[in-house]
Amino acid sequence: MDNQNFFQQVYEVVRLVPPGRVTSYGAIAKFLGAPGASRQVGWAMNGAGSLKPPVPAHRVVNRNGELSGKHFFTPPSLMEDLLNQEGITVVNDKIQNFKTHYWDPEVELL
DNA sequence: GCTGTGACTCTTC
DNA sequence: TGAAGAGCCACAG
Repeated sequence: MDNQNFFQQVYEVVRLVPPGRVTSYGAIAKFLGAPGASRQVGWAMNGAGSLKPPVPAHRVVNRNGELSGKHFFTPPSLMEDLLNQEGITVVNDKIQNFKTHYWDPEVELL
């Protein structure tokens, strides 16, 4: 699975996230074999919007279900808007019932 | 080859 | 219980 770079793997996993579901940076990092590279996952999203296939970075949130990266969207409210369109309720930049919408790659993909 | 950076996570006070 | 600090890994310059 290390045929591609860590970033590319992150994009792959994020694209596999089904609509109406969200995952966390740590979950992706751990799934890729780097449980401590959670920050890298978020940083990888920096170029997510520049990729050929759009990466649903709005489906990636922190461990608390907060839209920590929403400020990086254009406009920042886009992340919250996209999640709402998928049926996810976001209040105060936080996902409601995050546990219910949580999508674990190790569980769903594995 | 080394240093800096980063949309996080965990442990401790 | 709540908040703060340090640690971690991987990419870019």
